[in-house]
Amino acid sequence: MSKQYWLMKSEPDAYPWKQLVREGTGIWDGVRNHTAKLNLKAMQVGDEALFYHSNIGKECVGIMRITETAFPDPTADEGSPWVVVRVEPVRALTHPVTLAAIKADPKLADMDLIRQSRLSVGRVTPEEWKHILKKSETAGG
DNA sequence: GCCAACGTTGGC
DNA sequence: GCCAACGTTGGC
Repeated sequence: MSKQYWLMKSEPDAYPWKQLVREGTGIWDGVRNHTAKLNLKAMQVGDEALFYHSNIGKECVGIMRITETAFPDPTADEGSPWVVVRVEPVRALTHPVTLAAIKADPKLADMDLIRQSRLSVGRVTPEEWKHILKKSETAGG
């Protein structure tokens, strides 16, 4: 399968981008939504994901790479369906891409992030991915 | 199986 | 702090 792209949300209070960079690797735990879980299970090693800061910041701040496919979430009860993937930071975006900038861009209006605002792990199409990365090269989107 | 009540997420 | 969206729970 060709490379897939994702967007994963974290509240910076709980788990900020800086922490992932500092630690060099991390597992994406705590997902308790079935749609998000299906997305985690669809991830392949080498897929890339945007790290999005929800609540505080409300912006995409960096790029991660999936390094290990889904396995049971160690923070969940045994026998539960919840899974995690392992990720590592690739690089920070040159400039963060804010939710406001994404909403204001017709090319990005159909993103999971916009259409289903509570979904913490969403798909990003290759077109959306390219477009967001391009926006991140210029301040203010 | 339906639906009201309730809890959580996350933007504003 | 409020509210919309959405998921879950429990009574019937």
